[in-house]
Amino acid sequence: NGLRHRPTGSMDEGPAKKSPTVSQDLRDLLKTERQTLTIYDAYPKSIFHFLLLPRVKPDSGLTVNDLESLKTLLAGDKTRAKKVIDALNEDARSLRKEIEEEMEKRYGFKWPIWTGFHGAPSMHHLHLHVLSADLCSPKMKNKKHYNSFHPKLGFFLHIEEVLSWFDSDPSYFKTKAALKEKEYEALLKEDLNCWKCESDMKNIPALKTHLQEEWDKEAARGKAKAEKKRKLEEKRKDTNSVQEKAEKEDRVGKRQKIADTSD
DNA sequence: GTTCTAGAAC
DNA sequence: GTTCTAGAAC
Repeated sequence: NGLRHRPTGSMDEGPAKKSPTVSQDLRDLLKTERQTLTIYDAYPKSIFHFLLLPRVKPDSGLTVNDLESLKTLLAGDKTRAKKVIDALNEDARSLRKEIEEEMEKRYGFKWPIWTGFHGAPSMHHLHLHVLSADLCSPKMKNKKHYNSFHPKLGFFLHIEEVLSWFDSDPSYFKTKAALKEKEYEALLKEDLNCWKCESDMKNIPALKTHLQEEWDKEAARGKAKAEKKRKLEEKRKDTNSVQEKAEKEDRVGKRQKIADTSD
């Protein structure tokens, strides 16, 4: 489907290793190896946009069919489903950490990151989106693209919300787990409104201009905050060195006093 | 997902 | 007349 591999590790690693034929060694390896695969979204809808996919583990009891989507996963064994989502959640946590480092490096500040599933996904095989909270990207081209990531519309299901279904009463879980495609698809047709300030947008070009302005404001705030922190740090260092100097002089003074009185 | 395009909206 | 959307075809 045109997605580029992003093997686990640094952000600039090369292609994944070729799998050898299935041997006992590989089976053993797969038991201990991490449960998920992280890739770049081929059509990023934010400045940072990754996908996390659960690996099909021979010993997990889950088949490629169970892992087709959130819907198919939740239709099966609840305990196994929870394990898969927990594993994705855990790896999303470390991925967010990496993204934050990259935000600091490239932009000098960091901003929120969303983690969630689509209510009615188009790509086969369960995938968790991890994307920066900006929705600024040249690949963001139409209403469907935008609404599918709007954090308050309901199509984008934050992972914490999905996890909360497991702790709710079984009838509620069942209702949510049904993930009715028709209902989710209807959300994609909703009117455009800014996810940040909630103002209505007349069309996609207007929305994109507005999102860019929101992002520019966020960047200005972020950089100002980082600058303030840097200055405070500098001041603290200065105070420390002045204090150290004073203490040093004080010690010299005391020594002098001792020397004077010892005569 | 993209490109093409008819016709709606302005 | 131009801009924009949305559905079909790929």
